[in-house]
Amino acid sequence: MPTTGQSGEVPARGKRADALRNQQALLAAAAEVFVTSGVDAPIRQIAARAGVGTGTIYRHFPTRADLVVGVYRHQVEACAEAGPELLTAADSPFAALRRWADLFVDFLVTKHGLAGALQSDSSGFEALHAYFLDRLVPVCGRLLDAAAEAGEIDRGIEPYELMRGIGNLCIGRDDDPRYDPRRLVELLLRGLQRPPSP
Amino acid sequence: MPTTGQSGEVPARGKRADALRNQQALLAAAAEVFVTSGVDAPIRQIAARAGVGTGTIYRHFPTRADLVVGVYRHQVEACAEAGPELLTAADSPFAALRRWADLFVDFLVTKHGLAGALQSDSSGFEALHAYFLDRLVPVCGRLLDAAAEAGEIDRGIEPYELMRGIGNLCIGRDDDPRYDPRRLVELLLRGLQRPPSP
DNA sequence: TTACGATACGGAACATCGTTCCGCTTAGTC
DNA sequence: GACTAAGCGGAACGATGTTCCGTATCGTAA
Repeated sequence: MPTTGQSGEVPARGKRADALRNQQALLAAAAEVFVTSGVDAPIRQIAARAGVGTGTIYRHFPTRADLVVGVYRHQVEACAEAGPELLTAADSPFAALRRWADLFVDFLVTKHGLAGALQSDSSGFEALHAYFLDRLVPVCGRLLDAAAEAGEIDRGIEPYELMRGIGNLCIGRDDDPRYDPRRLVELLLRGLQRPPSP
Repeated sequence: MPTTGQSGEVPARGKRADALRNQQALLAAAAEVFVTSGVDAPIRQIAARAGVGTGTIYRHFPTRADLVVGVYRHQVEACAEAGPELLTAADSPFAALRRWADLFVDFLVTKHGLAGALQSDSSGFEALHAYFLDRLVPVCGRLLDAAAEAGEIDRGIEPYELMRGIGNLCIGRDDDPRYDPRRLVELLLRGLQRPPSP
């Protein structure tokens, strides 16, 4: 149930065979290019790698966000589904929240520029922001609720704010040993914890 | 003692009068344009507002960072100097750290796109990153040291990492009531606190 | 005051990138 | 095999960063 109803990777009955082929080729090409050049890679570069013209890329993915969502949808879904699973598997709701945050951070830091694009106000990226939040905020909310009910945290933050905070902490070059988003997210979550014995 | 020796706003003996006039005009124009269009504003727009050609802006400020540093140097200096002052004025080192972080956040959130530019890896912004960190990391380090010595925090983070974390949390449109960087920075710092009675 | 050399200026020109548009190609069908 | 509409490619346009050089201006010395 993406915000933008179009494109994605659903076969979409009624399309021509070459159209489907190109759509898949574009997703594959984009995935490859994103690894080396980041999600801001020039449109032409992706089109060239897929062996199509620039017009074709716009027909299948009208905005950059559509393409990025198409490439990472599986992983976002997996992350969303991991929330409830962790809640039952982990030692405590708060432990589940921490492990879920780790999962999300691991996802973001391995995608050059994705975290930055999520907050970017440049044209074409708002839908990306929206998709990630629509999908993940409810999951985060359930984890927070559970941890609050268990008395592990104070309910001093909304899921939306926490998600954006975690996302923001993941921005930046990922090869700087002096900056590890994981440590900061851990700190953020620790700040959420209720002091054990008031 | 700027990282880049050139430009800035030091009179720079030996320059021609019109050169100095243009340099000041550019700083003033940039300050105005940054308010409305952010630090990513088109070069031409700044040049036009200053009444100069595009070549002139590059002569005085070879990179975007030089211009941004020139515009905000006063405020960065003020922030850096506020660190030691707060340390003597506040109730405790940790309280000083919190107030100092507030100061820094207030500075960042009122400058459209500045926080984002600080982490950007686009060409021309690395020097900006460097200037802010060179100037503020030592100040932050002294505050952290004092708080650690007073037993208020665990020394689980390096000043560099904390500065970048705070900066990152300030990224994003500043008119979204659902996202307040101050709340998240507060959380981050709380996560640093040593549990009062071990 | 004027003439001269160095300094600085302006904006045209080039490259890159996002985006649109339209003539041509091709898949699917009868 | 021919027809139609869906789809394709890439030229073309506008915005932007950046460079370059002919020209204007400043400071100075006669």
